[in-house]
Amino acid sequence: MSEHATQDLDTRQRLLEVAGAVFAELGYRGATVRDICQRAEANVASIHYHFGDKDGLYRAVLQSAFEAAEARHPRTGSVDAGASAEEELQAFVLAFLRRIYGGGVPTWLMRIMSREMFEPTGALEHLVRTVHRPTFEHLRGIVSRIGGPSLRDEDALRCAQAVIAQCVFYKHAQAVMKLMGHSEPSTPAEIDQLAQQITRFSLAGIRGSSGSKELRR
Amino acid sequence: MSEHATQDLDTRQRLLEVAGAVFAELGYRGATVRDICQRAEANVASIHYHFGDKDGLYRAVLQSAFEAAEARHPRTGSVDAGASAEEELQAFVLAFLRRIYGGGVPTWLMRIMSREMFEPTGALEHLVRTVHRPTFEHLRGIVSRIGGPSLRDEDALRCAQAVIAQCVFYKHAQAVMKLMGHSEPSTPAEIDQLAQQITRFSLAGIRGSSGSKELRR
Amino acid sequence: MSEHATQDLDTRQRLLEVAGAVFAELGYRGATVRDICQRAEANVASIHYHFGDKDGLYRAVLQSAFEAAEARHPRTGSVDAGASAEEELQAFVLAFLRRIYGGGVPTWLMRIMSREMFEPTGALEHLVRTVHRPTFEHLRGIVSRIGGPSLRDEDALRCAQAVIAQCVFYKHAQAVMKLMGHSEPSTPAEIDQLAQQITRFSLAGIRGSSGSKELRR
Amino acid sequence: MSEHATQDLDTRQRLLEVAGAVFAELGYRGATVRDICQRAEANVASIHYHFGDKDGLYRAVLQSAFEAAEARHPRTGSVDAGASAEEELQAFVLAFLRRIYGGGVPTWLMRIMSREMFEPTGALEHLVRTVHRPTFEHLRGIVSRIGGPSLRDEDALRCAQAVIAQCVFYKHAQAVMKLMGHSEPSTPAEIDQLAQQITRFSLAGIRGSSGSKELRR
DNA sequence: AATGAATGAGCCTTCATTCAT
DNA sequence: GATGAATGAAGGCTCATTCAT
Repeated sequence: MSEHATQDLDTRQRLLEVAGAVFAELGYRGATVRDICQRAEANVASIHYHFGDKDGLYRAVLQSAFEAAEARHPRTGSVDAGASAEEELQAFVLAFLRRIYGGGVPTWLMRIMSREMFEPTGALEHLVRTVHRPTFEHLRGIVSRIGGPSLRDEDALRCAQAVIAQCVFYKHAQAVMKLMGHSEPSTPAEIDQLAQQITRFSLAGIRGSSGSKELRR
Repeated sequence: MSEHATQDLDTRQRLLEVAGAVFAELGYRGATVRDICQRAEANVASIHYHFGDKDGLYRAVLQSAFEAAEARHPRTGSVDAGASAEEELQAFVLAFLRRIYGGGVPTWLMRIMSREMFEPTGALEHLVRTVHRPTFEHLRGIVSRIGGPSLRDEDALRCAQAVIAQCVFYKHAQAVMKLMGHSEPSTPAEIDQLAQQITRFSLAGIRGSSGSKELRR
Repeated sequence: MSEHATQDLDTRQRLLEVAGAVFAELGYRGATVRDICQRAEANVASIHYHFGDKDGLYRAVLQSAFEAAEARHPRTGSVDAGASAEEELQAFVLAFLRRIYGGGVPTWLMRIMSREMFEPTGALEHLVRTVHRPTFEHLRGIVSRIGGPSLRDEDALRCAQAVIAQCVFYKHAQAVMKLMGHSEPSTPAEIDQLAQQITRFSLAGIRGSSGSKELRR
Repeated sequence: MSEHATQDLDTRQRLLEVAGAVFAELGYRGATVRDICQRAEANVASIHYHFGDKDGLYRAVLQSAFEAAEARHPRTGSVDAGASAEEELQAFVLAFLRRIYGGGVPTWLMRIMSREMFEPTGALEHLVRTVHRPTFEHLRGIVSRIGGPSLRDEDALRCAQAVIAQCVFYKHAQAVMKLMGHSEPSTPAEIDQLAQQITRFSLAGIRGSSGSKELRR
């Protein structure tokens, strides 16, 4: 790893980038090493040289992609030191939406992640540890502060999940939404508006989830 | 025509059931007709006899599965005639959760639907038209009634989406949740509890989404 | 074969006719029993009932077709009792050409015969015995009479073959001729003209083939 | 690039040769890639590697075979500069016969060409342009010179066709001839003799076709 | 470090044929 | 006498992978 020639790194890098796009477009199974190599103008055997096998390539694609995305984009919205919990939630939601709908993460990476979601190939575990869990714990803290002491931990957990659920919904249910005529937000204005709606809904939801439990069947 | 049923219909039916499980487990691409036929103890050619080709089998699986699920389970919760909108929401959420987490729809069908979500094969369109859209419109009506006249249509739409988002979240994000230690609800008690949490959160959220819009930038 | 019901003969007959067309169009290998049965609106198994197997059907098609063609068309031109050998040749060529180019034999039968020519399936043998050989012997007689005693038997044989060769050429070499821009004769006028050209050429050829053999290298 | 020839080119070449024989024996449809690969001691996939698919292999077989045959054998007989048209015809017929009956062109290539004749696969077109047409035009020139100015162009065309017809007859009608007891010429002596008979017959035929047209209806 | 050729397992599909009514 | 369902043997093709340079 120390002494590769210029061309080598180039090939490896090209392979990585092309493979990302192809995996996203066709899925792990649908993608063929031949196709990838051809588009990357590399030899068929080069994949096995650089990555061992198709699976190794896939893992490498995810790893490198996340490292890059990680480096470029803050995971959570940044707010002033003295901001209220409500303002923090607003900032969190906005930052989150911007990352997944606003191009903060390349489209093809989003697609691959969606696939990983229920066709985990092992790459997901690392992702959860380094990205998802910290993000989620951060949100849980915000929720707890909003809900106050009367919001039980269990309910705070659900509330945090509810916030995430709303944020990722348009990604997850993309195909259905499109068929129903509701396209996913893409312009900054749409994202801003959605962030406000989610924040407002969730703020009320969190407050409503704390306190007495008289709402029984 | 009366008594040859034992074998004649059996093969087709067995194929349908086995194929459902296999498609769910391996995906459309990953599933092989050989595997399906072997498990169903049928000949490889029988698939092409009964369904034309692999694609035809897939479509038939979805169609028949939905017809069966449809027949067995009401799409929306039923409530007394004079029920309040709040009670309707509660019933809707509970029925919805029961269908997707409580075995109302076979697990393998759920998996297939998840796959369809971002790897649409054309079968999704029919599904949306006959199942998803009516369900969603029903929910939207409930939300509007809860929010009252001061809830703009646009916000009602988002609120309804928020409810659905919370319900399906544990399905969509299944893999991540599992890795984070939060397993999806499965027992009736867990489902009931989740339904109450979602309902409570959403009720407050809907109410908070209507009225004056002072929370603006 | 004595007591078939109306429907039976109908099915059998329909099968025969449809099969003829299909075999001609697609060849023995290219034709499928399913296709034939479907076009004939008969069951897949009916072929095996009536003809044993695909091969049996093929043989039956040829047999019945030839019997029909045979019954309808004289094999050789008929001439007056006192006609000269030259007139007989003229009549022979004209009748021959009319049969193969003038629709005397159904087009599809001609195609099948062409195939049989170098992909013999066993049906050809019968054909040669009952059709080709008698025709050829008839022609040989005419040639011998034209050539007179100085035409050796061996040369008479070649001359007769030369006549046949000219007649069938446009059938055999059909594909090449079409590509070269020379289409096969089809109208009565074209056939008449061709008959005269062949007769004239052959008459001279036969006469030139008899007598002394001074033309050596 | 200099010395890996032993195996590299061998597989492709072996495939080409074996495929030629198999296509000739069984026809395009009848031949199977499995069979070809087995006989060539190559892998099934190698065909698709080298030729794309079965069709590509077929085209390659024809192309390479013709290039080889072309290189080895002159298309028309060569004669002395001052040779008469009659001598030219003699030379043409002899060369032609030698090519198709004397092994000038491999037997299997002849069979394939025969098949192409009425089961054209598109390869025929190229063949006609590069081989058949030039040969035919050459012959037509000879015929015209023999017939002199009184031989109309239209009749010259037919005469040339008559010559070709006689030459190819034993190929085209091979199956029938065999069944009638007349085997196709194979030894040099038989070919020589046939050439003389055809030349003699045709010479007389051509001369008889020119001049006054008293033999009309 | 990199390549073009070769491999073998496996995929979907098609076909003629037979079985049980 | 006739049918719809079932069978098993191929068939063409594709793929990830490895070999020999």
